Amino acid sequence: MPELPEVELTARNLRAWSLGRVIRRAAARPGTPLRTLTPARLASGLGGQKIEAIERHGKQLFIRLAPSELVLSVHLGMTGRFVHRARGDGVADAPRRRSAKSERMSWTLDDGSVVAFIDPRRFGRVRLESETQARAHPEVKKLGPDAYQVCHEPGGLARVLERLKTPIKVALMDQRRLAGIGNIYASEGLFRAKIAPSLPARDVGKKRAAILAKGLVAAMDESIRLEAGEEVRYVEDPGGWNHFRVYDREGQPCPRCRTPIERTVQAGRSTFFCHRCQAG
DNA sequence: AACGGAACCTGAAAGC
DNA sequence: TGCTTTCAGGTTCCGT
Repeated sequence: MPELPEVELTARNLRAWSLGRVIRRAAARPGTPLRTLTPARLASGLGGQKIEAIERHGKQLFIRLAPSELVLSVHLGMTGRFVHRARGDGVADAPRRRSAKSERMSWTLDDGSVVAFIDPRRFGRVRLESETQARAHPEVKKLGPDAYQVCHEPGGLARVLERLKTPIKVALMDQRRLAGIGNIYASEGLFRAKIAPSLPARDVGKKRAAILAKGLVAAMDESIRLEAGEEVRYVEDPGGWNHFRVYDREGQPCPRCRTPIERTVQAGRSTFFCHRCQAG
């Protein structure tokens, strides 16, 4: 599922495909993930618009259009993804047929290529709104600072975590405090920093918070490097390859000490960790 | 404020 | 084999 690194790669791909290009036409299916945004409004709102900028905050994507100054706000949810089809892609194109059922919207660019949004489980969300509306939307307004930025500021993560008695794993995933970390990178960052997922966030302390910030950045950077490509792959994709150190590796040996990786549930989510390495 | 749990969805995987 | 159940997870919402 997409977390900060996957959304960042999506933003980079969208820029490479479409920055500065004009949308010739757009189409969509009614209902989720577009919800109240009707296909007609999407089509009229995107047609003729130039893609001015593509930004990311946490897991949220913003596609800025001109001259309308409208913003297409996109959250990938669990299974959302953008794909690109070059002009003249064959009709017999197999991947295209397979994804046809879950295609929720698409647009054709001025070079004839097509950008499509695929979302099988329909947990994604798409809105077309003004800049002001985009920023004021509860889903965006509630977001904390971007996790990647916070982890690069000295003392940044420590400030986010101080005074929180909630378990560190749960605190890291709270988008109101830190935007972008989800279930996978919370587990991976804690493993790299050798911190027990159940430790109250306020007990992490400044020194270990700095180590944790480094661990999170390292885990995210590694994914950005390994998962880069025209189609961003998620771990659970068919044929997808789990490059993570502990995520979804219950029972497998810890890459550091060979102790079997354990799985627990925190706030309704799977946590993977090494009991021996992450004792404190 | 903070937490737990259900709901939203569908497909893959496991169970029968 | 084929039908049914379970599970996964980002986020919101509801209730305690």
